[in-house]
Amino acid sequence: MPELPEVETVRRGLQPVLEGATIARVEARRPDLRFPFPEKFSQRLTGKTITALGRRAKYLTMNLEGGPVLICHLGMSGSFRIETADGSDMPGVFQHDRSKSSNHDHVVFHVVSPAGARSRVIFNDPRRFGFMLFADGPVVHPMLAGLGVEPTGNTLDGTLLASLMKGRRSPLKAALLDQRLIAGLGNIYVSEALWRASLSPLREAGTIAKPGKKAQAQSEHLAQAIRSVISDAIAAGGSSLRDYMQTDGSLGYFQHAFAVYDREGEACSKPGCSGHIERIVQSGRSTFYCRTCQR
DNA sequence: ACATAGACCTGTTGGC
DNA sequence: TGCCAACAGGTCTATG
Repeated sequence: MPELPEVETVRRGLQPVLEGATIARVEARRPDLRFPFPEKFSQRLTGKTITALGRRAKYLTMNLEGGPVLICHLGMSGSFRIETADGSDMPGVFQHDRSKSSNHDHVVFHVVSPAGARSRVIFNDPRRFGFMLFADGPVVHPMLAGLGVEPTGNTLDGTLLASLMKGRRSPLKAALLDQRLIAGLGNIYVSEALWRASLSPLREAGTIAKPGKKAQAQSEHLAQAIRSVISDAIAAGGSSLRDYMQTDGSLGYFQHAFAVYDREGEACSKPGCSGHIERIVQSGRSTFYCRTCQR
């Protein structure tokens, strides 16, 4: 489920429960997810206080007092949910129907707030493409070392985007999915951003970085489209397609704002455009776009 | 450098 | 209704 907006939504949901809390116990209910759990996984977490819950691209980072940083990736189907230890209601905390998914609860963090309130933070991941790793001290974990610029804030402007795309022969879509260039975009938001910028996913990436005003306007438009689609999606609590996503069990609602993703055959909603949305496959993954207005 | 395909997993969906 | 193929928000690896 998670691209950057979904991971950020998860982070915001977990933050009030985790930041400042102490980990009383951790259960890893199987030896691995995508990778084996690190050596002494639960021992290294037990007794630690969580000083900060952060995010880099699609990775969650949990800073532990005097200890390592826990890095979590949600893969395709990972999610977190919060439960109170005694199962009773807690204001704002949704009790999930566990009948369907509890067999994929792979990690349980038992935490205690500074005020003494006990909660469980449960990681569920049917497909097990997610993973958890430690990064020690100030050393950036190799997994995060090569990541590109965040598409949040105002860092990614037309000039920077053009420099990233310059000379690239690959399709624009592939370049935008490359986490070494821009970190956090995934299959949904790339399609959405390209539609907003009226640019074809098939176009050679380097063409928006050619000399001249036309390419300059295109790279500016695309940078703006990427920033706006990401910030709109975060504001909507992300997109919920097949799973619950937010930690309290509620759904994100950005999927209702999709212009192209999973809208094959529908009329293009761009004012004045008479085209329709097509689905094509690029490097094995679906791309949705309107060939009439995206050039 | 880059493109593509396959791999990792399970669950859901759509067509017959 | 039932079965099976196709597909799903990611990313690492191998191969050309």
